[in-house]
Amino acid sequence: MKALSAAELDRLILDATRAIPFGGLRSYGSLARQLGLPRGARRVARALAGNQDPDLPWHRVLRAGARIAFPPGSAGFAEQRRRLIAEGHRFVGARVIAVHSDADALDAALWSPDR
DNA sequence: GAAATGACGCGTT
DNA sequence: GAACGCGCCATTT
Repeated sequence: MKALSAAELDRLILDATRAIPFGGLRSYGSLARQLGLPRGARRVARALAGNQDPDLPWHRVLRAGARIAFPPGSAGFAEQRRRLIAEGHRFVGARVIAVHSDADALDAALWSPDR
């Protein structure tokens, strides 16, 4: 098994993020595990922080418990909340409530963020 | 090379 | 359920 360079890993993380469908939600930890990084949540966050793709749906990536990772009140927090609401989601404080009826998002609706 | 930092996660209190 | 603390990981100071 070839070891992945930091840049390659970043690319994989960004690709996995792009694969999240409209209305879908994933957590940093879940995303990390999918890529074989059991404790790589922070690594995923690092990759998103350095992304340059304006079309990257980074707002669909949440912290455990479906909470926004940015500090409440920060610009990032407001931006992410705005984008998620634009996709039909609802909020209770920093917590995101997935509200979708199509089968594609059923996954996200039932998805438990920390598992 | 040690200490601090951050878009994290989880058990405790 | 909120606040806190500690562990994890890579980067930066």
